[in-house]
Amino acid sequence: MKVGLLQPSVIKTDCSSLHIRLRRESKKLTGARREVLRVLEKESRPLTNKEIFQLLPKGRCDLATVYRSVQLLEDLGMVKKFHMGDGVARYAFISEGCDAHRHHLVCTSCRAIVEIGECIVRELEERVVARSNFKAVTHRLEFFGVCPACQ
Amino acid sequence: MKVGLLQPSVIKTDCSSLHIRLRRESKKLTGARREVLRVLEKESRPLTNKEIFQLLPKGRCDLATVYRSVQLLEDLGMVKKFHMGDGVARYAFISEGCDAHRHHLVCTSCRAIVEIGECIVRELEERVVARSNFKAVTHRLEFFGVCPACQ
DNA sequence: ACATCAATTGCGAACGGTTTGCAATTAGAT
DNA sequence: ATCTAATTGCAAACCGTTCGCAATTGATGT
Repeated sequence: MKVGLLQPSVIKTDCSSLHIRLRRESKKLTGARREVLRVLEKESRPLTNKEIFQLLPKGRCDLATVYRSVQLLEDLGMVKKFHMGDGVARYAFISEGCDAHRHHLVCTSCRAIVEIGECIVRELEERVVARSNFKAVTHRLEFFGVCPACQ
Repeated sequence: MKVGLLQPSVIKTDCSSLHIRLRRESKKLTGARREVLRVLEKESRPLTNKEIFQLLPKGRCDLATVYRSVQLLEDLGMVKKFHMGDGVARYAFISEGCDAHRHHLVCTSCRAIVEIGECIVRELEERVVARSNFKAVTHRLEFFGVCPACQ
């Protein structure tokens, strides 16, 4: 009593990589996962689940499935999650071999996002580790401002 | 048909300052606002609305009122809001004249929070401003790890 | 190709944090 | 003490996210 809403994609994205990683954990390469990855790959800025949902071809696969797919892609390390302070999670594709550790400059007005190349926080991070006795320390750094177009 | 749940506080916190700022916008100094501020003043770590709610004397004033009070205190610049990546807003008191700009180290296991003294990101921030043409640039930096107790 | 079975999806309901509408209440000015 | 606008309590609405379950589908072995 269910209708398949997703057609197999003709465009071959990074599916080989995705497929391999999925198989490694005995998970399946489904239409939903392929399409979600494609959408994220195409957009440079981090997207919310709802945005991904709306950008999916043919309107939709279920929103819940988008949540699940994105979560999985994050676990696989192919997508990175961002919290930009408005309480909504956003996800961005991580290109192959590219360092996942990135920081962004977000326009508080239009939500435009600029990527910031370098990360100089590692040095501070080491100091933090040394002083705190915490393990597995990471950090999250985002910049906010008003972009030229919005000023 | 309503019961006053908050008694006037005997302890005088920063109420004078609060009172002045409130009057400036023709707002009232109420028991709820005083008590919420007191709770935040007493705790060093950022608290969620629910935590504030539970720490209030005599059990409670309405949770919705905590939300509204905290929001107001933030607008007045007496309290700062934090997003630590778990989708729950936290608030911390900003002591008079003290720099509101703080970073934290959060235990991903028990959510314990340690404040980090210095901020070396300003230098990077300046570089970001210079290169991006953004205005009013700020940043948010939080560290995550596993605290000694949780290891 | 086809059967088989575990993994996945759709759907709707549940959930947790946050906001809101409204009548009752209260702080602060007169 | 009176009056009025601001505030509160309460319950319902909201919104992003998660979950349970029956129906469906991808991968594997034949």
